[in-house]
Amino acid sequence: MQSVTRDPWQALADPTRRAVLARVARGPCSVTEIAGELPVSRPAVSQHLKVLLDARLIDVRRQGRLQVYRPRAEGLDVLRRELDTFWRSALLTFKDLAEATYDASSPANEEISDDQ
Amino acid sequence: MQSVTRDPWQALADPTRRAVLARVARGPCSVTEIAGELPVSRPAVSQHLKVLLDARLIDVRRQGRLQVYRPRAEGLDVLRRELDTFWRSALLTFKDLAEATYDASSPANEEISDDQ
DNA sequence: CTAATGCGTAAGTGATAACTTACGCATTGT
DNA sequence: ACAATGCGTAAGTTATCACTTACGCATTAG
Repeated sequence: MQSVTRDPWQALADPTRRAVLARVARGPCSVTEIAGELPVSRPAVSQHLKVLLDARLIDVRRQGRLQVYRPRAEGLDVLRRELDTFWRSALLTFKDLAEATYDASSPANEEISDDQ
Repeated sequence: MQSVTRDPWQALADPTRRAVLARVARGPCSVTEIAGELPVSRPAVSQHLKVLLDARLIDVRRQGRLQVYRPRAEGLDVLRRELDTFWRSALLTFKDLAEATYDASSPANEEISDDQ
């Protein structure tokens, strides 16, 4: 069982895996317990947990015959910060765009088709 | 050119696509411009932009002959909030664990004493 | 008009992902 | 010891992904 460092973003890409993480985040639990609450097999959950482990998003400790998984706040915080970087730089761009409405050098159409 | 609603988490899973988003977040730009800064072809960037569009993480407006892409703060904020939910519930679990065990121990391979 | 620019998309390909069943190992109870 | 429980992993299959090249459409310049 090698512990390859894995991209946490990729770990969160799969919906089932997010459900697994959500369950773990809600409270310590075992593999079988999670599998009982999800429409996938136990080995599938095991594989998802391995990915989450490699992404440093959860931890595991043996507790008697059970393997108990629990969330890892640090890992989640890394993602929070990264996302915040995106968000902040996006906000700056927004701000610049708002201020740059001065730019009247272009005759181009100002329509923008947007959703709802 | 259908605009399928797409999972923003999945959109962030690919490193190249995150680079594209980072570039867009840094400031409005065109497809060709992005492709010039990344080691992939222009069509590849186009496809990545489509995914980001479907995930509501960016917007696009025509400006003369160019298609100018810009970040979409709302989309990023959705992710921020979702991630915060994970984080908060993880913190709660952490807190409960700390109170329940009194053991300020750390990462993965820790031996635990059965308190029965 | 024609030519050039900028871009989206179709088509094809190799790699990876997510899932299943089957199996084997470790720990616990009798 | 043996049986049962809990779990990880190997093997195999199917679907999806990221990328490429080739093509076609729309807008603008001359």
